[in-house]
Amino acid sequence: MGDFLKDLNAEQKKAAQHFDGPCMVIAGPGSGKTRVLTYRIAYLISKGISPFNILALTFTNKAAKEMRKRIENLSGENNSYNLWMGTFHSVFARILRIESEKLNYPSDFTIYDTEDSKNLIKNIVKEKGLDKDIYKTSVLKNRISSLKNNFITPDDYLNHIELIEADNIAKRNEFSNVYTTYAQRCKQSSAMDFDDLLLNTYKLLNEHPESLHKYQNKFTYILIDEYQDTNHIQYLIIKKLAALNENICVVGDDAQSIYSFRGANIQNILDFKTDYPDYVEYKLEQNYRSSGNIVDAANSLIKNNKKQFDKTVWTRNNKGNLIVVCKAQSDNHESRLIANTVLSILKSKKSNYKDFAILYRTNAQSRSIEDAFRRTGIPYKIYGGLSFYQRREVKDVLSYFRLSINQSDEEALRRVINYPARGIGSTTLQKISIQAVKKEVSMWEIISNIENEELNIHSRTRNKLKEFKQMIDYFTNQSNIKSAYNLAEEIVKNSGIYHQLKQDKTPEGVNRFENIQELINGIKYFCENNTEEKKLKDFMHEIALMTDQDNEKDIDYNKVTLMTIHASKGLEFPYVFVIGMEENLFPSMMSIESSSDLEEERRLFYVAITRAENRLFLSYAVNRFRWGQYIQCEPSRFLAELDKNCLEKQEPIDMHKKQPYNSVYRYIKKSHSNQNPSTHSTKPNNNQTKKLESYNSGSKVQHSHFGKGFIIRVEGSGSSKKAIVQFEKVGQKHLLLKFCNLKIIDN
DNA sequence: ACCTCAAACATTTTT
DNA sequence: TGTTTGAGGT
Repeated sequence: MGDFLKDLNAEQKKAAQHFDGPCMVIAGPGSGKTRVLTYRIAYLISKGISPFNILALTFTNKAAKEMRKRIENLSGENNSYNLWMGTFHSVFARILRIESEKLNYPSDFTIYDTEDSKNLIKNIVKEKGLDKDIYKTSVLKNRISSLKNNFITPDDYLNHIELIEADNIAKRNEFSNVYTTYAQRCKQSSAMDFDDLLLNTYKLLNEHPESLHKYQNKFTYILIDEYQDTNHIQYLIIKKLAALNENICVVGDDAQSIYSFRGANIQNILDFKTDYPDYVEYKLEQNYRSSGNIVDAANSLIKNNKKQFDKTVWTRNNKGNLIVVCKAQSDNHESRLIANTVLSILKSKKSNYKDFAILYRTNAQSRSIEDAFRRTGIPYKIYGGLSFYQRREVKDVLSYFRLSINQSDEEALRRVINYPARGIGSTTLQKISIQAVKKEVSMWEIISNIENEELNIHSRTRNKLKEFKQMIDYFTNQSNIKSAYNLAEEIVKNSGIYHQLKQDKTPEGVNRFENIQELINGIKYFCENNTEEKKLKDFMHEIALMTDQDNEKDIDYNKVTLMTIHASKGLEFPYVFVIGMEENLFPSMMSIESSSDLEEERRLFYVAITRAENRLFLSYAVNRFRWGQYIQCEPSRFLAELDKNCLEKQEPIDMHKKQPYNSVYRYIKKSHSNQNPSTHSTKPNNNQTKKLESYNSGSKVQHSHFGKGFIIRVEGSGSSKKAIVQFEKVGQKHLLLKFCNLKIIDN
């Protein structure tokens, strides 16, 4: 017991063995921060602390999942399941579902995503007859979000003169009205947006002492990863929860704070020191991840920031290769160079696609890389952008699910009431909406009582509304009886979506149809992989806060990773390319006026650099295609800030020099879009089918949940291929190979 | 109520 | 450039 700590260095060990009382771990990039957190939890468990009493808040659900697995291995016990571990949002959503009635919500409240919130704001602005150019949806959304993250409710807003003045100057005199209405409408829809999950948790702890005591006594040990990226409301929640035992451990790095636009506040680190004056501080400064040149370059960059804590990151690793800075003629040229570099490294060194990451400032930059990779046959996966659950057709189906579970969900209602078209148009919807506002009830209530409403709606339309209500009511009834899979299938068929999509033979339509099938298969997998029967609401709870990163598929294992720098936080790769190193792009145009914004961009670049283990490539283009035309670009100021001794300037070798690259690009792009109009990383490809072929009956396999077993037989083909597996501990299971993490141990 | 086409708009980062 | 929105026709 406890000797697993031998894997740690002296500093790490000290931090991991911290037992009681508050502590702060300041940890540079690659210093084994997550490792310390993991070992500390395992250590606590080994000292007899029950996993039930440990709360660990991580930045992504994926990080939580991996940590849980490692803790299980370390402590050798199978009780890590009882740890409360996940993102702030997912952990608090779980608490809120348990305590929902205290806050007057049903436990099956909907979680509105950004799109839902924006649609709601758009509707409110329209209803109130406000100028949509002044009351811009995205601006309002951000403003409301930042208010909530600072625990300023619509009522509190009226007490902040400076806020009101700021809105008056921006000619948004009605902002308070919009904010109030937004909050009311969310409540009326039994919905919480992302920020409400935090806000309402704080309200719960603040206004309900019995709940506060319950969770204070439950979570006797609290650990928080990436503390530098917590915001004010998260700080308030943590402070409340930790007040009784003060066994709070935060881990972070001020130099990697990159989420201030989301309300993250370095002040939280400073406040920690005053809130818990007897805290113990640990510093992890040795970098185990990156080569010497990379560490040196990162240090030389971050030196340019005025505001930062005293810390020296160093490494014993070899100097390694110099960092390559590469100039390209255009964004497409840049992408081709990167594709060629990836291929040449693969040829000369022992490496895999998964060892490469392409990092960029904005999501839009992925497109030209994608084109170059598709052309050269480099397999890749994209994180961020539109997640699977946000794709239009998927969200349409999910909206039926949502409405069936929570009939008040107005955004879901608006989405599906006339999809597929059933003769309930915008005029009717408008009338219902106005009536709902007038009577201060939900739109669903108006529809439920449509025959008694004095509305100028044609009787034929009234009947359509009645039919629609009957259908949803039926689904709602079934949702308590049927399993998630059975009901999901029934909803897709009965609602007419199945029929509608099947008729569409265009490539896009076929793709949409496949996505719905993938969704249904996912639900099936969800049902089959749980011991107790799962209802549709369980599935919806599970996916509400999931990102693409959280349910990475086995198929995507060996691919080059494309992601924004923000999304790359906490990850590492042997080969890293940071692209678009240009003024106005990185640093972003929006940030160059304010020094604090600029410092955040610099920290962002610091994060990007320190993702690299062996080699780092930085590139910029002289011309970039933006807003429909080529724009001349200057190299980023950050390049000049890097220590020259770490850099190697490389003149580009263009493999297509003899051809004008524009025309080559256009030609390729056209021919490609004809063949393959829309590729999503989850779409099956040859690579995957090959992989699925390798599952045979008799193979010994390992599953992440069920442990070891062997394949009894294999059924189906292509992407619906499944294996019937006899597991040692949990018996027989039917697993869809496309989805499950089934590793072959022995063939 | 629904479909079609042209004008307008867009690019910061995310749970 | 690609997507979304709204006006106008059916």
